[in-house]
Amino acid sequence: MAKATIDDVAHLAGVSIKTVSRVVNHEPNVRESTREKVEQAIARLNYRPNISARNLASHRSRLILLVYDDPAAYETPSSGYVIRMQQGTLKACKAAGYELLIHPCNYRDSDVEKDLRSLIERTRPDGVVIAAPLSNMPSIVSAIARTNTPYIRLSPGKSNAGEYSVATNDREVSAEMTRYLASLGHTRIGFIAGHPKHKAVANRLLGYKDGLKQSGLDFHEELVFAGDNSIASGSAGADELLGLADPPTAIFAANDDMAAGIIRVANRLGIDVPQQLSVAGFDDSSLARQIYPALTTVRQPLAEMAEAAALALFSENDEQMLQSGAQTVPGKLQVRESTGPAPG
Amino acid sequence: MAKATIDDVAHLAGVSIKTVSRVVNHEPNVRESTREKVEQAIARLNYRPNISARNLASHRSRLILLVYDDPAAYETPSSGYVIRMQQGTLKACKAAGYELLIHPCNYRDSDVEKDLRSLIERTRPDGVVIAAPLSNMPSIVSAIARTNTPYIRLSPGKSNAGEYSVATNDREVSAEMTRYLASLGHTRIGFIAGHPKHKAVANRLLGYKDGLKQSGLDFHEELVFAGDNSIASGSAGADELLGLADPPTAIFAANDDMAAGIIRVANRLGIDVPQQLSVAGFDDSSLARQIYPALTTVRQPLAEMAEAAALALFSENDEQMLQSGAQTVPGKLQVRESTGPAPG
DNA sequence: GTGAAAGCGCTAACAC
DNA sequence: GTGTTAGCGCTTTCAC
Repeated sequence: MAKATIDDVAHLAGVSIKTVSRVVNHEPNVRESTREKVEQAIARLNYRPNISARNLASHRSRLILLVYDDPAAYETPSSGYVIRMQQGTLKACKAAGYELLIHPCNYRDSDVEKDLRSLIERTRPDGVVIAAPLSNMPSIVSAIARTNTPYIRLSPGKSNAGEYSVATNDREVSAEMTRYLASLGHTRIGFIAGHPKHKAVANRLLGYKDGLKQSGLDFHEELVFAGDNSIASGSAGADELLGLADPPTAIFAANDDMAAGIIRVANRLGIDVPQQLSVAGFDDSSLARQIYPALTTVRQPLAEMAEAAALALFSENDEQMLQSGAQTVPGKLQVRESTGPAPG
Repeated sequence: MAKATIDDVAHLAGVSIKTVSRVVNHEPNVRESTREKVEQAIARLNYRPNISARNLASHRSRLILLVYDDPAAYETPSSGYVIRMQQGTLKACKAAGYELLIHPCNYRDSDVEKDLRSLIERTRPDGVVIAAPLSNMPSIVSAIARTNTPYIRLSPGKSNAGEYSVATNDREVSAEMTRYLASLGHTRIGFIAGHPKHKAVANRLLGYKDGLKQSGLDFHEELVFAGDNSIASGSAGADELLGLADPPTAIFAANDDMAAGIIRVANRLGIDVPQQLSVAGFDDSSLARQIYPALTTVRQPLAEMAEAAALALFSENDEQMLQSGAQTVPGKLQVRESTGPAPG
């Protein structure tokens, strides 16, 4: 049998199509008995509204677009990051009757902006969720803004007035991690900073400094290594920091991948973690629980952040919460096996 | 300015909308000069066809649905698996002008089938790509089949006649890995089998047996441990196998997660990998390069498989390749640090 | 080669 | 509360 249409339902229920439309869209002004008749007809015919027809008539696509930096494009292992964002966005979309379109893209490509613009013009999503680090890149954000599609930035690093964004408290929770390490007796705490384009990660360095100060510890330039979020840069940082005359007894990396790089080096050098060296990361990527020893890290509530972002997009469509501005979902310390009391 | 429609373009170019439609859809029977006029008008107006209108009129959605088991639902770390499938499917979709809808679902939920059916009825995708292990589950596959939407199964374990599927040569390449371990001098090679519901993984056990035979080695029941694809089961298997009176000097796990579990145990027990124990996995998940030592494994060409699947779906729409049946994309050995010559 | 007309299955605006 | 009408922006069919 061919798919039932709204007319079929209207006939069977003995009402007009407008009434069927009201029932389907949960609009008011329908008598309870009428509603029931219509619902029975819908069930009997297994009627499902045709999305294309609905979208055409209502000038909406009921599509949300999630754009993120493609982890597969250059062998970054942070696929858990993407999965968790997708999961959060999907949850909100599902609840609101939207579908999710995903779009991994490589910000190093010269034509990302054009690509993004073309995608949005073709698919006409009702909203766009922009993940970090794309959300930190002015040319990308403004390319999306120019399409006049509502958008929201995840972990934008620094939020602009009049723009909606969702972030975690990178700085505060990084300070907390640093204080935690200090509380274990560590006085020389190293830090491996993240990619400079990823602003939220830069906030973690500020938090590290805050934490040192709050613990009464001095900041030492030589204990900070400039990484780029990759495992390899974590290893390089560990090599440098551990080669110091007075090496740190704890190293805090601005993400889990770099922390994994530190642990690889420690394994290779025969340095026991956490006996001789404490290591902490940030993100609570799936990696954190997989490596040995399991990583002490910060759980970044990515799924929750993405969900909040999508929800904000929907309410923006409803013309409320228009100026809600920046929203924060706090991260939490996850203490595992890779940190312990300072040696000696 | 409001979005340009096909009428605007037709006016500007001085032709009928049907001609514009022909140009946009690359149909024949348009004079070259006319085509150029139309294309100029399209460019000037920055015209983009309205997808909803097009889909409504043509009875297609230009949507492909990718369904997979949700890695976030129960803390499985195999997000790289999902990302790579998404990537391959997206590539094929993009090339063909389709969009991709993703749908993670938990096969343990009692209402997956209903959920899936409802999703397909609502979104009306032109095709569905079903990932493993969902592709091995009769109730799920038949729920999708009943919607009369063309579908294709990835790594179905065993392919059905008249059904399209894409798999890798699990059995052959597992035999190859086993022969490789034997060639290093290992005579007692353990195997940690995967989840019984995941049939493709079961084929790896068969390959292991093949490889032993081809290397002139006897099969020993006690060297096989029944895992379930999780890291924990890999650890459990390692504990059991290494506790044997005559323990194996090499262990081949049916996936990378379980291999990681073996390495965790080895680390804990102070057993040097690969000096004292060789470990091999399967999948080449991102995990494989992250752990120390880096894992020798089999690169499963997931992105390529998913791409082939989506492409097959498109050609199926074009009513060709209808009975092409099962397709195979071969896996490749990735020798890294976790395997070496047998000790002694 | 090109065009006119008739929908596709809904929602929006307004009438009753 | 409920129904009528007029599109939304395309593709399809068929005529020329």
